[in-house]
Amino acid sequence: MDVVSPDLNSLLPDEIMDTEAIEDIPHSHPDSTSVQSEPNDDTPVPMETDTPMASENLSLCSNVTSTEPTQLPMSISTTSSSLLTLKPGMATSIATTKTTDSLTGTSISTSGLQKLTAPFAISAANHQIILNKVASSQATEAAKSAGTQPQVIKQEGQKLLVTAIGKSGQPIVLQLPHTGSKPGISQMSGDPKSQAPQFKVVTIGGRSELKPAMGSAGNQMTTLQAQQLKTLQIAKKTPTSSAAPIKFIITKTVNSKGLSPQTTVSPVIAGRALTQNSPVMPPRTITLSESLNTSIQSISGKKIAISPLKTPSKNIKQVQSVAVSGVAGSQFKTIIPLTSQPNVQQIQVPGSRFHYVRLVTATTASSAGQPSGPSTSSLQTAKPMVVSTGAVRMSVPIVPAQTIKQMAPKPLTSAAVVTTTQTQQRLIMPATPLPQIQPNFTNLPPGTVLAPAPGGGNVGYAVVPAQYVTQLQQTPFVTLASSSGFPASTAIQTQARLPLNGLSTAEATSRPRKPCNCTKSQCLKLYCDCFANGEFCNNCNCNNCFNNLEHETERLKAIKTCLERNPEAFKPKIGKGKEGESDRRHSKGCNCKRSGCLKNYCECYEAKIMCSSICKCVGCKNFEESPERKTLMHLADAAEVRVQQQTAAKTKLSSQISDLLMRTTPVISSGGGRMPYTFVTKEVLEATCECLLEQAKKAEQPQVEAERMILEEFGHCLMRIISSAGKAKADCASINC
DNA sequence: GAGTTTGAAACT
DNA sequence: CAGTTTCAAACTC
Repeated sequence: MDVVSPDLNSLLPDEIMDTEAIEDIPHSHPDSTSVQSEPNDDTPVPMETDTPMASENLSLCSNVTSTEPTQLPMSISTTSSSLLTLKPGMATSIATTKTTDSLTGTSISTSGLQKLTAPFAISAANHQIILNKVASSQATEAAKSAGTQPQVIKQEGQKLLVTAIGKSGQPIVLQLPHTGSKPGISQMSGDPKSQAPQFKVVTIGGRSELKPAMGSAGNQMTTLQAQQLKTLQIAKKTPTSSAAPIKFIITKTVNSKGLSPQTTVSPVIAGRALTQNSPVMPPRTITLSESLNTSIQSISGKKIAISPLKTPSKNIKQVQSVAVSGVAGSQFKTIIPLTSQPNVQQIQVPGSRFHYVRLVTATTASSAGQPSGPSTSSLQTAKPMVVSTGAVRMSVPIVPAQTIKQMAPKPLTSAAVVTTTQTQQRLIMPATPLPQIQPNFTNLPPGTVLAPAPGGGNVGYAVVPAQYVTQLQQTPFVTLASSSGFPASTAIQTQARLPLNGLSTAEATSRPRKPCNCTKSQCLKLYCDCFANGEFCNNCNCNNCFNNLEHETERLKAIKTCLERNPEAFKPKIGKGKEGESDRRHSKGCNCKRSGCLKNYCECYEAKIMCSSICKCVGCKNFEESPERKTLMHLADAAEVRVQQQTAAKTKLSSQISDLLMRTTPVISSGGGRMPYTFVTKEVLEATCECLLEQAKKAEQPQVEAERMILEEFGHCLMRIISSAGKAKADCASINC
């Protein structure tokens, strides 16, 4: 089965993908098939496999030059008949990518796909990526001997991460253009030539190979999400012949609102949509280009291992290349650029209570936190897709805060995440659940920083709940950027202007939750609704608030404390019943004593659910047969209906008046008529009121009926006024004639 | 808007 | 685990 790595997706900048700096492959390894092993702390890059979807011809054209200083874009063009440099025959059937976290030793296997028998190899020497290289045992062994895990993608210099998708026996080699840049050299340093790859989502392989196993229920992409995705598909048309050259087509579906509900969208892997098959949108050829300077990372040789299984405080190393994802995840996630927070990208996880964001830290300088000079401004302009060529990109599973027990927040300071001056931070959510990894990540609380980037590290990760994303969107000035030394410039700003999830900024910034008014808790206790819901306070009325990124350390500590006290402190209190919402009930039950559970003091009542057996309430009246409850509900329903009717009536009346004005406007323009309001004389007004009062007297009860009759009568009055106005105009016209 | 009531959360 | 205190939201006036 041919699978394109979601990492390839990482090369798709757009608003979703920032330029990622993949490790620069040392040129000392001429063997293109050898796995580049990091001499130090390598973390194997988890690979993701996906079932291919597109069936159209695709041609990947890569200009491979050795040390060409000029930019050598790697292009994938449908127009070109040139083939992507593929080396078939080297691999046997590979479908499932198995990755191993060097830190945790956890293996990640994608399901629903063929087993990946061999790790893909990335060769810096010739800039080739062998996706499903089976015969790469030698390289694998070499990598192991070097103390590294296979499938390691080094951070320096590499621009393309591709998961093996090759059909059985067909290795796929993506030949990367020679970067010519060296580690330690900042590609961000104002090199206008630096250019991030221009594609986002790449799928290689035939669509027919998509298996339901890949996407459980969670894999279904909503139309809205689909609209947000720009999918780049690499379709393998003829997978049958292993020896035959593989042709790829890369299609880019942009904002395909026309996607039909039947549109099959492959799960997003590692926060990226791998495939999106839209019958509506014709495939668009896009060119994948890679600048020579993109691969340079300021932190050479270091990698930040983003291992969900590891405690970030101790185990997270600085590893540039991390992309952990499983293909067969039941959830797919969409990375959505935040409109107002440049360095945070939203990742939507359908069905998840939380959204996820990734913090993008663009490397501005090669080494010592040099403030990005004007040179970085080049990134601001141009295409939002091109973010930062030198940015470190990592995929980190981010999960809703559950328990923080396994997290060691101590070393996680706000500075690690926020105040990194050297780089921009990205927080990436893997598209797939990663069963092997996610269980541990479920212990992460919202706001948890996964990678503190010790020693001025480049990358930090923060687990941020969805609400925070909203808050970030709302807040033009985000603490994340404010406290950080790095300029919130470059492509980040460009991203900030991008619409979120197909909605305008205003639409996306609607805040469902009320602002808190905490005064003593510093918003770091569960008293605070914001905190309890995993939100950062934003536009609240609280005093001495610590529930923000500026106090991330305190916040993390508070989260830890809460979770120690109650591991499920951040879980929804209202559990969903097995049989639907009717079975919703409070997880702990209420303890009301005086409210009868019929006021909003009661959490059950507030959630519009009835008390259950687990409640410890006294004098509970919030049960099915309770007459008090029925009365309350009836009153509440009646009030709601009334409000709705009133609203509708007002709308209708307003519409009528507007229509009236519109119709009478020609009279004004004609110059011979009277202004419309002049017809509403005192007499007319009094007559109208009398009519309305008469209707009110007639109606008596109920009030709703009275209102209706009054409004109808008012409408009649208006019609008579209009009629009279029209008649007067006609008379006037006849007189003039 | 100020004061009171209430119950969850936090504390002992 | 139970009792008490703290806290902020809900509620009343």
